[in-house]
Amino acid sequence: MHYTRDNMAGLLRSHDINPTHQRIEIAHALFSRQEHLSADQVMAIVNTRHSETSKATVYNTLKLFLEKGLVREVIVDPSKVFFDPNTSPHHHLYEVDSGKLSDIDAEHVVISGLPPLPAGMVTEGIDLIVRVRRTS
Amino acid sequence: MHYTRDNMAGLLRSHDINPTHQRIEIAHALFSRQEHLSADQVMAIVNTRHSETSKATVYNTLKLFLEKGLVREVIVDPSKVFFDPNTSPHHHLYEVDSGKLSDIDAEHVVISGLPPLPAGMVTEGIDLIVRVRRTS
DNA sequence: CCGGATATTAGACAAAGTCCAGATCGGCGA
DNA sequence: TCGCCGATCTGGACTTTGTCTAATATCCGG
Repeated sequence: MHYTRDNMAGLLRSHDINPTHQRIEIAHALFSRQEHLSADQVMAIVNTRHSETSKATVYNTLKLFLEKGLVREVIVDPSKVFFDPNTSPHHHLYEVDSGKLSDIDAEHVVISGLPPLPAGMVTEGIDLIVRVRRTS
Repeated sequence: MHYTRDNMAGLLRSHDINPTHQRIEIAHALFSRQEHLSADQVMAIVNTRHSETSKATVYNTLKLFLEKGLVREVIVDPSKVFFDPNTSPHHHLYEVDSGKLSDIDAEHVVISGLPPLPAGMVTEGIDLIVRVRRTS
């Protein structure tokens, strides 16, 4: 599957999102790279040639994608949020010094022994983050 | 064990931290409550009566406590970091709507099947966060 | 009591993110 | 094609969390 801009339009529509220019560009930035990007990085990518998309739109759009389940939010660094185009269940490996963030497939990872949830609560998600550092 | 200010001085010393007024107050705020507090909350608590401790000192001190292993940092909310006086191995339950954060004892939780780390890397910590929401 | 090292401070600054009022776009009916 | 209207986008002011710095205060050994 190639992440062309045309395919992005379809992807957006299938998630009930009106495919505008800016939204297609932002989706394309995320999906063609298949990487974890911060809002800042998205903005930089989208505006490489000439300024095309405002900060407000980048933030609005990422929030919209989040609500519509198109991307996932990864909170590992207190200073910025990363957006993850991979929404299938998986965990994360975070290299503390370099800030590099990569996926850990959830397929073989088993988490057991969690206590029952408090009454009236549903799990929204389980985030597992392995923080690693280069041996110095 | 009571978390009196006098005991705080001992605790700080045992962690190789010079026990000053401000540090004792900040440690007392965290340990007497046994709760997850943000820097803002710590500052509010410490300065309830009359302004006693500056913002810079609160941040410096929390960072110092962190380095010395007296507290732990919990990153669950993109907008602020929480500090956790409980340094024994445990996980977290985060109520998304209320922002309430509580501990999950790690004793019975087993995480298995994690892939091997990349060469030259050591694990600094594994954070497991269960995000829950009230059934609406 | 002195001097140097250690802590604290106010306030300027930086970065991420939010908010708003006005401008613009784009699809649709006439 | 034209004009309208809701949806979208925008610049820029603003907020919040956190950092930095240079000056001051405190502590301690001699």
